[in-house]
Amino acid sequence: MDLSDRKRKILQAVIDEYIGTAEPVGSRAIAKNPKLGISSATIRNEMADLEEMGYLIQPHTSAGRIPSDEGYRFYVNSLMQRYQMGMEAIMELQKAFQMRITRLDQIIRYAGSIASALTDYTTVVTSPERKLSKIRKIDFVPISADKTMLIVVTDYVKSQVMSIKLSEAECGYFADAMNKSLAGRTADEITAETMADIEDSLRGKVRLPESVLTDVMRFVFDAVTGDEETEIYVSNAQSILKYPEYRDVKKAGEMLSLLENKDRLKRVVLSDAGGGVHARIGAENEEEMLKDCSLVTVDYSLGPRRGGKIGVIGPKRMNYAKVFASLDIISGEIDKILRYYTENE
Amino acid sequence: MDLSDRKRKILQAVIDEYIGTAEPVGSRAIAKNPKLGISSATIRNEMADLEEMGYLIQPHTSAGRIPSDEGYRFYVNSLMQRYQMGMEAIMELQKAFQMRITRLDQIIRYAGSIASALTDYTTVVTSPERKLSKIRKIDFVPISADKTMLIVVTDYVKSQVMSIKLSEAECGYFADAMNKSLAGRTADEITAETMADIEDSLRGKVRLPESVLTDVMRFVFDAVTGDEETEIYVSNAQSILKYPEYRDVKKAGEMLSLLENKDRLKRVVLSDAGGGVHARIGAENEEEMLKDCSLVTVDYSLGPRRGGKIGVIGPKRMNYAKVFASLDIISGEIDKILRYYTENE
DNA sequence: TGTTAGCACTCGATGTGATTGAGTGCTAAC
DNA sequence: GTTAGCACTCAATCACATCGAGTGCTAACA
Repeated sequence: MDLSDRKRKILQAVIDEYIGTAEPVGSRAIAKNPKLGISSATIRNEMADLEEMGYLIQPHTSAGRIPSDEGYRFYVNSLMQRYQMGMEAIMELQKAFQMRITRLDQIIRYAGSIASALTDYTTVVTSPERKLSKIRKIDFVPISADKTMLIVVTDYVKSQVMSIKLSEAECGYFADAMNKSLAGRTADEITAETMADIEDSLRGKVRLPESVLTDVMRFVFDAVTGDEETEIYVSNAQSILKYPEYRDVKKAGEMLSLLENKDRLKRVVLSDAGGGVHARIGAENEEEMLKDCSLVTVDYSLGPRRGGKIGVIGPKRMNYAKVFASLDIISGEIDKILRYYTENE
Repeated sequence: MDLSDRKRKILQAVIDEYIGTAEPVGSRAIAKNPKLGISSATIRNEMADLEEMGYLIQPHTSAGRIPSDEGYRFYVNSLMQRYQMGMEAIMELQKAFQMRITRLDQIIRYAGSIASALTDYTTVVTSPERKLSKIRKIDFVPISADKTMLIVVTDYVKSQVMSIKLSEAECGYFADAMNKSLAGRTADEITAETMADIEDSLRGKVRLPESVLTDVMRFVFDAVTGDEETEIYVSNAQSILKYPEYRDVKKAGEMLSLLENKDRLKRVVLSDAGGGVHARIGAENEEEMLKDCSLVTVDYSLGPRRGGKIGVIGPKRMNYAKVFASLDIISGEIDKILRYYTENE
């Protein structure tokens, strides 16, 4: 599995070139690189070796070579040069993140759009998983004679209009009762007993139809278990049309279809293990549609808790170095911002 | 401007045919239609007339004709057959809308996805304009030692975490003071006096840094003036790739770009006057990108108030009859559902 | 022994010219 | 006023030749 230094250099040169041009790379193109000082004939021999070893592929006999999935993998693991992001670019990025946006979903969407602007590939971001949040407060607000809005505050705010007849005073009682039993609790700590407690507190104060408390509790429970789906946002989907690998319109359409199907997309993106920046190259992706794409993901965290993911989807010949660097710095910036959300808990 | 009955029939036949095939329509194809009982030569003469009148266009001398924008316009205004939606389709649609979703944004997104499924064109929906809502309730929830969540309930719920040090008791006082002065008010009714009132109520109870009340008020004001942008959601964007008019990948990319640029898209969609279902054909659109598309929109209402729009974007040769019928029925269903949101106000 | 120049060969891409056929406008007959 | 017939147009298609980038292999070279 070990490659001679020269083979490594050649493989790297081939991939670098191919990333730029999307055209099969011939021996002459490599020979022009003065750093190698080697003739095209020699390179041909080496390339034949590299092909035999599985790192390169020849689309047809009289064409140059393109990297195989294994070639890219080797490149990403061992060959890739660290991408040096310009200092001004970094400054600008940091400045961009200093905007005063405070809504969580806006922050992560913004991060996604920055990632796509930086890399010019399609970007997906997922909202944080909402497990394990703690009920902070519950409230009822009368909307009309027979409608009441239920508000549950966890790390987020969830609300729903329900068909319950409650006066303002009753709303107050109801909310007090709920808060007394529920505030500060997590989903695990809500039991049948809790519910009985609430019923007790309400007795004589608020008269409710049978099912209402159940409905309310279900909503509260959903809110706190994060039953609500994690969202996923896509930026710069149209970029796939820019790359020659999607000149086949049918393929492009299927890809867009995947990007619009949030569930499928979530399955793809979230299936990835955590850790730092991480690439899935070509067939390493489960999803059929991504077999000739690469997906680079990174986790961001929400303070001490696990956050969501940022992912970049592009052709296999993407600029890995740049994407890795971009995601790294962006996730860092998000972490910084999101620390506020959970600080001092 | 008046067309003979025969010309009308021919124009209709040409457009109907072209909608189906996207290929220039020749005289022979029309002559085959037994309803006309007319030879291709006669049709050629009539078509030449229709071209002179501006309703048809000949891409090149030896090709058939395609409709001009004016042709489509005439078709939509006067020729188009009413599309009869099957009874089962209607039933199914109504059933689909009986799902128990209650979050406003989910409802309208769902409506958008139904419209796109029904028509197989790209659909955009905008959330209702948020003007004129009334403050129902304001609340403060302590998040950590120096962070507090501010919640404003109008027809929606808006929240923001702010850097304010407040104990639980102080939160209560603060909220009471705000509610006393603000609950039930609209943006117009918030004045400098209101603010002074609140400061009065707080005096001695809650000590706040200078700027905090201003920040809080700004957030409340934004919430109630609907300063927050109206959202716009896109479904089935990939459908544009299915139509031969977008076989040019570059064009398709630009179109997708438009669909991703929410601001530009909003400008396009919202610029349309209200009323029932309404089409903008080709050059009738301001937006350069839509000059060879049609945009069909309809308003939905939020009870007595103005709601948002649903729009279908497709090729000029779209199935207008079906799109009109679909949007009509969908906006009706949304109206029904959304009536709950404002009923009995 | 490793490297390189040279050469025959391969094969997709590109260009060219002929052919096809759908469709037209016009004319003359009905 | 309608229609059959005909000459004409022109994009699309196809076969065919050409081109050229790139290869593998061989033989000469350091």
